[in-house]
Amino acid sequence: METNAAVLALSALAQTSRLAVFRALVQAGPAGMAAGRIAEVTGIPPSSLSFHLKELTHAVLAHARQDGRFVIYTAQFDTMDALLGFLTENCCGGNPCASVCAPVCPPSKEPT
Amino acid sequence: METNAAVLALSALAQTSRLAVFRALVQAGPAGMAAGRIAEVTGIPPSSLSFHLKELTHAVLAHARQDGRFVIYTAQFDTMDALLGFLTENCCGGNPCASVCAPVCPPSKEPT
DNA sequence: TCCATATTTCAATAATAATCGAAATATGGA
DNA sequence: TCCATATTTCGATTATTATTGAAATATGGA
Repeated sequence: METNAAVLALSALAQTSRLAVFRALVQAGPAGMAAGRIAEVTGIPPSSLSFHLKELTHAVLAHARQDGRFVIYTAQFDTMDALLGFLTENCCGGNPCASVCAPVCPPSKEPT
Repeated sequence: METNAAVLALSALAQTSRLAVFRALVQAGPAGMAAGRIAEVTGIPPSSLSFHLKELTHAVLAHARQDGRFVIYTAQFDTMDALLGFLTENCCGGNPCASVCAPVCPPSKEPT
């Protein structure tokens, strides 16, 4: 991931509402979540939510697919991966810093 | 790390100049870097740099110590660690996503 | 003390981002 | 076609952040 994309992704996540939205999407997994449901869960009014979803989509952290009358949003896990990789390089790259990896991702947990 | 701190840290990094500054600090390691040197390396004018350094410090991603006439800034690796942990939970937490951890941080490297 | 260097604060401005109601647009079903 | 529901766009407003030169402050050495 190059710097520009990283800044874009970081900006997208650096906002309370959007971080909440992204977390909801991550929890929802690949099945995703309809926009309306996200609004419901987060309490963000539709027009504001739409703005934030566009922002996340633009940063390729979310993806929208139409499903009937609904628009289903999903988290773009690979972008998140790439961002984590970028940040880790910027942190571990030839330096102290440690302990992030082992403890956090336990031995591959099966999604339900 | 709680959400507020995460948003703070993300905001601090979500800006081209600051990301550049933070990278420079990470490269400099625990020895850190004088403000003037950072200005030199990044090409950011002193007053702007000061603003950004304050921002990074406020997010506890950097730390300032006085050394004679210089102010030496260092990266706060532990905060970065915490941020990565937070993001990883928000990504790996019960979901697909993978591959971030194993390859990036090799088998625990002793800090010098 | 006085000077040179290092850094920060001030202040004014410009740029960007967030908020949200109301109106517009899409979609499927009656 | 017509209606109800889902979502987005518009537009006007407010809030926050970034940018920098110039002035202020701090520090060590002559």
